Amino acid sequence: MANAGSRNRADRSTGAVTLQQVARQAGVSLATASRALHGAGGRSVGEELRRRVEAAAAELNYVSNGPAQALASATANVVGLIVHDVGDPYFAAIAAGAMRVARERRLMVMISATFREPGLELEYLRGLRAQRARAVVLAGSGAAGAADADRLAAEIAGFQEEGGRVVCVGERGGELDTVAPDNRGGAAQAVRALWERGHRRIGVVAGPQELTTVRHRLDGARQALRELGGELPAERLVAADFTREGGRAAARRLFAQEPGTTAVLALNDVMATGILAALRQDLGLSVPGQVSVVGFDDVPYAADLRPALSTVRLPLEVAGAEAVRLILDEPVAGPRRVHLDTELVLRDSTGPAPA
Amino acid sequence: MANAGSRNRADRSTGAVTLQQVARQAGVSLATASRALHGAGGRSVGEELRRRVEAAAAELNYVSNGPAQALASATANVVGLIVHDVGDPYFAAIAAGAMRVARERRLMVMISATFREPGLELEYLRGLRAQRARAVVLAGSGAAGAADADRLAAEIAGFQEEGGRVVCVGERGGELDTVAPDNRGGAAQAVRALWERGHRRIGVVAGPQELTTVRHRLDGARQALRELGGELPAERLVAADFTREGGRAAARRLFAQEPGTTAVLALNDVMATGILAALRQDLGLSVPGQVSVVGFDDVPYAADLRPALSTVRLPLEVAGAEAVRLILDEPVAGPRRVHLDTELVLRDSTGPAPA
DNA sequence: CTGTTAGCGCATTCAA
DNA sequence: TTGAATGCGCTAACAG
Repeated sequence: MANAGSRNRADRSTGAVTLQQVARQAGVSLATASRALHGAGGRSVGEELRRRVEAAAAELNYVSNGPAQALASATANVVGLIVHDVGDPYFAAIAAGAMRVARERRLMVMISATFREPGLELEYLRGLRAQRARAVVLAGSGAAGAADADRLAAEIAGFQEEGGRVVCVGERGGELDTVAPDNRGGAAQAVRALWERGHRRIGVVAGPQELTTVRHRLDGARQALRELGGELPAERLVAADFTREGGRAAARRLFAQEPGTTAVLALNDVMATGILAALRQDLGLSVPGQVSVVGFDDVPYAADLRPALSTVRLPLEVAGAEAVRLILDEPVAGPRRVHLDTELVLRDSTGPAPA
Repeated sequence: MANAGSRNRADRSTGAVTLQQVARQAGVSLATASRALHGAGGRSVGEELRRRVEAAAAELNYVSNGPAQALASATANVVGLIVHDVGDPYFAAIAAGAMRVARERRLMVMISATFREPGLELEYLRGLRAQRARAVVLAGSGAAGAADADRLAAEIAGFQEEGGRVVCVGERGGELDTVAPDNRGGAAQAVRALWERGHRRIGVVAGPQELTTVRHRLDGARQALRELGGELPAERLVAADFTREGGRAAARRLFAQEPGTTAVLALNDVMATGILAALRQDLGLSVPGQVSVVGFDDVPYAADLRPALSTVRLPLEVAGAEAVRLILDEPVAGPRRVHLDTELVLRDSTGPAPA
């Protein structure tokens, strides 16, 4: 048989067809087969040979060996995406955008979910680095003052030194490429809209205050309030988990502390969903009759809630897509930033302040 | 300098620390370093040397090279997950479950989204195969009669021959390990609940009929209806995209054709969301006063819709988790199946049939 | 344009 | 237990 002689004692192969076999079948050298199949756009293999190689590959059902390519070329066609939770519509939208662009560029996407455990971000970045991912998108916002912030920064630096690219969605410290939604501006818009409708006692339901996303949204709300001559006393600011249940609990707390509150700004839609539930089921307050609610993000089902949720729309899908574009473009000196504008979408959950 | 002599002319290295360097620093051989750091549970390196290696690795900030490991050992610590759309809560939940278990087993997850393009499933499976993924979860249900069903089957077979594992969430043809939600039973439950409440003209809004998930749910509904002495005439069955807008359009069509319909079973919650919107905004029909609606899946926001959506709950997170467990366990002879029970959750969108 | 050759970094034999 | 040697499958020089 012609194909004898390859399987010798220490055969650790999986039986997969190799490029070598394709080359042999096509009657060309290994190098030519490699160029024909994976060669850069620039032609460098004759029509005839290329055809023969392609035919051989098809016939043998050749599947390239990614790890081997990655090892030889010192770069893999993989990008990483680290999120807090894929089940959260915020991250799901970012992931969808990122995957869309990845597909255009023929890249595979590795997704890791930290489930909001801070240490895991570090661990996953290491994993992605070990996989020799081309680039990593840090989709969850950073946590200021986190114990391991330094180690994370070191890990990022190490990854970059090895040629890896990193981009954040949302602000982080450091000199990183960033896709930055206008969190401050969005929150300010929401507050102004409420103010214009006569609301003066506006409560804010925030997520974990370490998150820079939360900080910026809070900052924006605070500053807008200040400019309007209002204020945000500590009793009208409640923080909880960035979840539906977190929002629900926060709303109960808020109205226990400050029953006179006439409007609530939730720092994301998932919390807003819980707030609406609390208002309706736990507190018996009508929206927008007695209380107005504004959320943040404009998740896909925001308009389907009861009542339809007013919110600050963020182009999340675009954010994910832009993030991947940024890290695939040629690097430039200094960090780049893509700003994303927000849009206030008024629906049924906001109305004039009660008399 | 001690570390001279390695960087010669064709240096394609990325500058990353290699295991070789760690070994040198620890004063041991490459093999020992490898065993110390990645060696199987069985001890085989002396305490002292192991300590030295670990210290050296930490000091040099060694990050293992995944592709190299994969190449040498012919298997990567990667599992693939192919979904239709991460933005769809159905798939997001499955993905979350899968990632949870992957984390427990220290595996990286590559997610691919086909965006419902049938050909892409094939392409991504190839990509995962090229990456030498240990296993692949096919989360989107198969499309019966798809043009490339054969090619997909061949691709799966090829992957398995190379040692890859494949599992489906939802039924597919073939002899594959499967995590199978009780789609038929769930649909039947829903129909019976409607029937008991006096509904006799029950419409069904289905997704693309090629999907086996759709077929099974439809089957279940049909059979339950038959057993109850009812029927599902063609005019009361409307198919559309498995999206909110698909559901909305379908509802308009359904009520144009069959204005007497008193209840609608939507074959997933996302469509049900669109149906509720159509009923409220386009058709001016009250729910559950004039029309009852039941969805399928119990997505996280189902209870927050207006009105709160009755639905057939599917343990999607568990499905994703079980799928990964299945393919990580030792293979057994013949395909395995994990059955998942459904639970009918009655909320506000269902009521007695109007008189 | 094509072939020859030398590693990429690591796991794993085999011998000691 | 440890070390020396081999090769996983491929890309990228380099030479023709």
